[in-house]
Amino acid sequence: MSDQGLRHRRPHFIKPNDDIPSVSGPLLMEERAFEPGVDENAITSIVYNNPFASLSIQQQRSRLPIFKNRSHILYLLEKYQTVIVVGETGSGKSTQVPQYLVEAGWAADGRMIGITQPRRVAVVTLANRVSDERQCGLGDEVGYTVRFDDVTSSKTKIKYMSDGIMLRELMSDPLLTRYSVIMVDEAHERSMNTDLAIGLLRKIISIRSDLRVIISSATLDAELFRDFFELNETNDPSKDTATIISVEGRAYPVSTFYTKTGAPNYLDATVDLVIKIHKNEQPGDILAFLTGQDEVELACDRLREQSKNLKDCDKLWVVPMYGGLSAREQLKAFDSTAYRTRKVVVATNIAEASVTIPGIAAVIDCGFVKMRVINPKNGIETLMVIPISQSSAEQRAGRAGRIRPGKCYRLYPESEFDKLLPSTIPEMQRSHLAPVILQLKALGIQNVLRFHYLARPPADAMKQGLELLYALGAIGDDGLLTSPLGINMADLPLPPMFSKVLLSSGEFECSEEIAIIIAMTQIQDVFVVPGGGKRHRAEVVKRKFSVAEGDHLTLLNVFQNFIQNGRSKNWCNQHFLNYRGLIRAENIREQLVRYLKQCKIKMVSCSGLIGSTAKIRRCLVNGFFPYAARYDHTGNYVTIREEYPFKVYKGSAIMYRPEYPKWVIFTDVLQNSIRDISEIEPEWLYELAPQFYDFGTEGEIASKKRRTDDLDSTRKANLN
DNA sequence: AACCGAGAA
Repeated sequence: MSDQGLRHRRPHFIKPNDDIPSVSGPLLMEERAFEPGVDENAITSIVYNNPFASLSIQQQRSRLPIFKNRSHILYLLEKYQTVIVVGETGSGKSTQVPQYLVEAGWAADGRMIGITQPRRVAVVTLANRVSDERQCGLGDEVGYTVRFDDVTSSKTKIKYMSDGIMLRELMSDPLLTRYSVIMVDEAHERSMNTDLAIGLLRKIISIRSDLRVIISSATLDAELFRDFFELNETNDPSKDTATIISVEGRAYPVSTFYTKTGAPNYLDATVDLVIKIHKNEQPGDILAFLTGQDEVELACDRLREQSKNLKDCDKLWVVPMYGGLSAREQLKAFDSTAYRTRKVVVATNIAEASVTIPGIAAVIDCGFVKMRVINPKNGIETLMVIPISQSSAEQRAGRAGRIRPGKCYRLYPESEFDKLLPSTIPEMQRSHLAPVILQLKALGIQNVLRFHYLARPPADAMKQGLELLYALGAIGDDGLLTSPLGINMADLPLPPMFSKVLLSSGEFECSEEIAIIIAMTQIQDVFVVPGGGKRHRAEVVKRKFSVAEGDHLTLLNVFQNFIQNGRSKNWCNQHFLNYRGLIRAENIREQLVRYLKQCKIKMVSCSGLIGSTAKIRRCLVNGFFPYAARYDHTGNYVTIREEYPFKVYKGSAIMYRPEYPKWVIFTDVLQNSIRDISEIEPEWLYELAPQFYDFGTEGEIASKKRRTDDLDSTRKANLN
């Protein structure tokens, strides 16, 4: 496989830009042979395209490619503590390996086989599938646990869970004593939770020699995982504790085409290419990747428009696919295609790994993705459009080769592909670290700098994370979690600044309101922006919900109206509100209230009290003081600490004000815009966060700064 | 005027 360390050139891409005229005429494509991309999402392939549906369960099981490796895997697990299973599309490892383990007696002593997944749907689908195969009720021998949903019992031997749940379980059972084997599935995706789980498992196996770990990974990362888990420090290979096994998959070859020159506008290029394929190519559905909802909808509109004018060819059926769609709308992409009709699914990255659309013959890859990245200058995470990695491009291409040989069209030249990063930067290296540090400390790992990370985060990010936690009062001068604040913060399923707000809401006499506001900020897009002629009406309705003090009180207002109107779906539709999101918000609110009661924080409402909105906004400042900004003569908001300029998100409630507030805090950022903004008084900042903001003469500030510097060095000594 | 990808506790 390619050497990861050697190729780290920055990609040079042209971003879509409406000013640049689009290419006219046919796109020129070059073909190159292509190895099918590795696809770990075997679950959905089994569920949606099961070629053996008519066979008995046992016959089906024995026909899966992995069945050939059954005894080998069991043998390796006797000999090695860690086994890396490299499995291609449809190998069946996620469903079969746990069953092999049970059959071989690994669950005989009352311990469980735990399988972690990065996604809830996968957890539920897999558990259902395997309980069917074992002909037991869900929750008996086979069960699962995800947030808000625990379907296990004392009889459970095979337990599927989200990796986030495993991290939670580690808090009460740090050595995972209830498990004999842990299988970490989809490890190559390198999500934050998976990486963290792997780092912790590495620590556990060095203590618990009876625990076995199975990592399921793609080819590219297999050696990385093996070396990470290898405990043998001698040169004697017979003492190795980690090994790799490859399992054959069921992927078909995909031929890849590149453009001769870069497409100036990938959206136009996508639309042109779909039409061109539709006119000239054999029947077969198309999957096109774009970066966001707006792009997807725009491309769909144009395709529908253009397909009207087509003559002498099949119909074109255009289906959008992105996370913001309701379950029912998403399911449309799974409908089979009518006679003489070609389906084209225009999707965001949701179709790269999370959702597998069956029967795709051709993939169009724009080469970009929208991703959260951290700005090292100000430590603020932002969503940005950036070039994909080579492994991501291969994953996209592989979506065309699931049931027969397929084609992948990349809207960039091969020379650009060569410049892409070999694999996507692990989330651990592009995110805020405060949550990670908090979690590690709660698990008793005090020296977070020395922790054995699968991907070591940048030192600056680590420093920023520690500083934030210190400023929030979650860790003390000794570097330990404070009690009860730090310990409670680690317990909450929220980012640290939100946890701080929630846990202090009792003191500010507004815990009822804050629990709602925080739950509402955890769901995206409460306001639905409808297409076409309804846009203006939606805007008018939204305006009615808006509160002058800002978005947080607006969110509170929306939620309270939703409850007062009987949680009605109809009412939501009439008011252009996201019903699904509001239901989820209520769920989250209930969970947060349970946590608050556990932490012995009083549930009080400030409703009707004098200065009630000030109480709420002060409470928000108590956690979000690092995200304070003032209105600048340039028309931007400038963060107080780093003096970093931001625009106001067009959907913010403060847009409706005749004049922008001078001082605000914000709780979310996208691109270069702040959103979820509330007006504050500047005095609150140095009143509530004196460690962060100074107020006084130059001399007073200087002497205060000296004191904090001293504190800094003692703190650093304690942390290192 | 149009700036929220995908996940998870």
